[in-house]
Formats: sequence, C-alpha cells, structure tokens
Amino acid sequence: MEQLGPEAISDARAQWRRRQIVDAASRLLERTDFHSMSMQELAKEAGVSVGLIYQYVPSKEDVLLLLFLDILEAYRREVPEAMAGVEDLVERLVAGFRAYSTVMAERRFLTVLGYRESKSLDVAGRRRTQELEVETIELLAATVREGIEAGMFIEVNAELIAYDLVALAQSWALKYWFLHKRFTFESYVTHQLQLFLTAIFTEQGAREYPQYVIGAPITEE
Amino acid sequence: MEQLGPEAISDARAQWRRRQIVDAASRLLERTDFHSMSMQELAKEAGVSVGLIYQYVPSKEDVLLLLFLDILEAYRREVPEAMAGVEDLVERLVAGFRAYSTVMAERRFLTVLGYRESKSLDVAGRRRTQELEVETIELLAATVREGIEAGMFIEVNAELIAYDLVALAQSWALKYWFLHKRFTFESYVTHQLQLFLTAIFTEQGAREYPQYVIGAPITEE
DNA sequence: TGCTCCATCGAATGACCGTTCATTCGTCTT
DNA sequence: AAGACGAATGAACGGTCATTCGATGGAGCA
Repeated sequence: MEQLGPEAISDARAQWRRRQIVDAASRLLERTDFHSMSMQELAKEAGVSVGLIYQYVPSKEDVLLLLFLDILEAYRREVPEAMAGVEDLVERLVAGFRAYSTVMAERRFLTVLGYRESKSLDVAGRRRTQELEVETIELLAATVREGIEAGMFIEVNAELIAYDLVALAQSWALKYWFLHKRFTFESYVTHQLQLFLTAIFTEQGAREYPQYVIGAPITEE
Repeated sequence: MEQLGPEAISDARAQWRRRQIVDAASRLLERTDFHSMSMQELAKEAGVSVGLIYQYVPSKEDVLLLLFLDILEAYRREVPEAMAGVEDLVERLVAGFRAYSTVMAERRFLTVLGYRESKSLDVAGRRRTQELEVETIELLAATVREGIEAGMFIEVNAELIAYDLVALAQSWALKYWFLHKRFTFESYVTHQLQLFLTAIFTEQGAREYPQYVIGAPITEE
C-alpha cells in the first residue's frame, strides 16, 4: 500500500467533504431556491454539522460557486470529446448537439439553477460561464461553416444556427414542464435536428442525409 | 360627469395602488433579486408605507405574482390583437411572432425575472403563469396547423414550431449579452422567421413568400 | 363644530438564518 | 495510559425582514 503524507490525507478528506456538501446542495436546490436553503438544512441533508461546512467552504455563496464549476467542467469535457472522433461533418454537428443536450439533460436541475442563481455569482464567475458557452457555440458554428463550404448547407448565418441549437437544448431544462408532456428527450432532440437541418440543407445535403429531413421516421431507443 | 358608486371608487383606488406597487417592484428587481428586496425598501420606492402595501397585497409573494400576471396579460392582449386583423395566414404567423418578440423585448428584465424567481412562487402561482404561456403557444400553433392544411407548410409538429418561436423570442432576453453584440433586435427576429419558415414551407409556400426564405434581404427600419 | 369612517402610516414583534466558537470526540503518539 | 491535536459538533449571537396593529389624519356628513 502506498504511504501518503498527512497533507495528502487531509486534501483527500477536504475533497470528499466538499463533494458531500455540493451533492447535498444540489439535491436540496431541486426543491427550493438558494435563499430558502438554510445552512442548517444543508448540514442536515449532508449528514454533517453546520460547523463542519464552514470548515471546508468559506461561505454559503461558495457552495453555489462549487456547484457552478461542477457543471462547467462537464460541458468542457464531454462535448468536444463527442465531436472529436467524427469525420463526417453533418454527423459531427449532430453528435455535438446530442452530446450537449445529453450533458444538459443529465443535469437538468443544475442548468435551471444556472439561470436562476447567476445573479449570485460575482463578475468573474459570470464572465467565465459566458466564455465557456460562447466556446461551445463556436464549436458548433465552425462545423456549420464547414458544411456551407462543402455545399451541404445553404448560405446561412452559422452563428445563429449554432446559437439556436444551444438555446433550444437548454430550453429542454427551462421548459421541462411543457416539453416532457409532449416529447421524450430523444424525440425532442431528433425533431430539433431535423427542423434545423431541413432549413439549411442544400438539395445535395437533403439528398445525402434523408434521415435528417423532416418527415423521416423518428425512432425511440 | 358620471357618478360612480363607492365600491367603484375603492376598486379604482385598489387598482391604482397595486400598479404603484408593481411598478416599484419592477424597478427594484432590475437591480436586486426578490429575496434581497425588502418590503421596507419596496415601500420606499413606491412612495408609500409598508402597511399600505399589505392593505392591497396579501404577501410579498403576491407582489411577484402580480408582476408575472402583468407580463403574461400583456402577451395575452397584444399577441391576439396583432394577429386578429391579418387575413393571410403566413402574415398572421409572422405578425404573432413579431408581436410576441416585441412585448418581450419591451420587458426584457421582467422576462429574465420570470426565469430567475419562478421558484419563489407557490405551486398555484406557477401553474397559472404556465397556463397563460401555453395559451400563447397554442395560438401560434393553430396558425401553423392552418398553414399545413392550406398546403403552405409541410407536415410538421405545429406545437414544436410554435414552442421554438416562443422559446427563441424569450432567449433574446435570456442571452442578451450574447445576441446584442451580433444582431439588432429587428434582424434577430427576421432571421429567426426566415429560418423557421424556410424549414417548413412547401414548394408552394416558398414560391408565394420569397421574402421569408433564407437569403432574402433583411432590411432594418 | 363634532363625529364617524377608513385609508394610511410606521414602530414593534417575532421568526429565521448565516456565521461563530467553546466544547466534545476520536485517534495517534509516546 | 495519558497527553495532544485536528475534526466535528451545535447552541448561541446578531442582524435582517415579513408581517401586524394601534395610532393618525382628513374627508364627508349632520
């Protein structure tokens, strides 16, 4: 067994404790909002004492910050990874949108939280969120531009298309109460893809990717 | 001069007072969030006493509810009005989307507020605001359905189109920081219209409304 | 003028909550 | 076994704030 120094042990404990706290907060914030969540309540949910939380997190606001950093990391990791391997540019756009939507849906509550509580973030934190979001939009936009050059897509504002896709992915979380009664997550994603691709396909594009044109069957897993 | 009964006078006063309160709240909530806004502060902004507020609004939460209902009422009033006179169904859909977008843009901060503070509403309040939103979506969806029957639009999920239009209109407010650097409000609205109509036009539709097909010039007022 | 009514006022109340810190607990060392 | 020390506890503090309610004032009426 590897022997670890005492500071490594205490680092590991700190990390574990912070995860305990953040997980409890994330559970609580599905039910209530940040202001209504008391530290007493949070301590109870995490199964620790109030004092312990302050041992590892300097303030209530920092609990929120930890949560935000958690989500941002997931997008930064998983979306580029999903697009990386795909040669075909249309399929790469599709993969990017699906990955983004999936990461978002897995953290539906946290996505809503981002909108709800962003006022509580400081300027640096908000700037960072926005930069990361633009990064992802540009990733999709670049692929749309490639598609235009390859003659698959018509001359269109690539940034607007990419923006719309990201906005509508997030809206699955924001308007879940409306959408989940009418669509499964899978069918929502596929419908949106068909809608946007139908709008921007050239004749060649539509001919080569008939499965992404409105009217093509939508199969559920 | 018309003579009014005492209950009409007191009704009119109540309405005026509530408007005073709601307007003050709307001003304050551009700067702070709902929880940080104290009733003391609200009273001061409205130029009345704390006690008076409770004379006309049962609780702090109801101030928020009044605000939400105010916006949703504006949609309910102005969108059908804008659509009412228009015979041509494509132009009617365009008018509806433009009206919705305009009402939203005029109350950009309140739209964001709706997302930020919806958790501060109780279940009944949230249900009510959701019903009003669905109403507006259905109005647009009905026109899309007409368009399908008239052979102008392809067989498409009308509710999804209507939903997307509303969601993207609202996203002008939510992601103003991103959009306003790239589009004017007018060009944003027109781009979205062209995008969606291009996606759903039949050949006949595209032939009859070339100004709404992607690539048509977008003129600013 | 004197009386009544009621809109308005705002100090007082009581509850809640973020944060602190004196105390206890558990483990390791000697 | 005894001491030492970091980890964990939770009662208490100080401040804020939604809500209440008795006081105030002025308009209408007799």
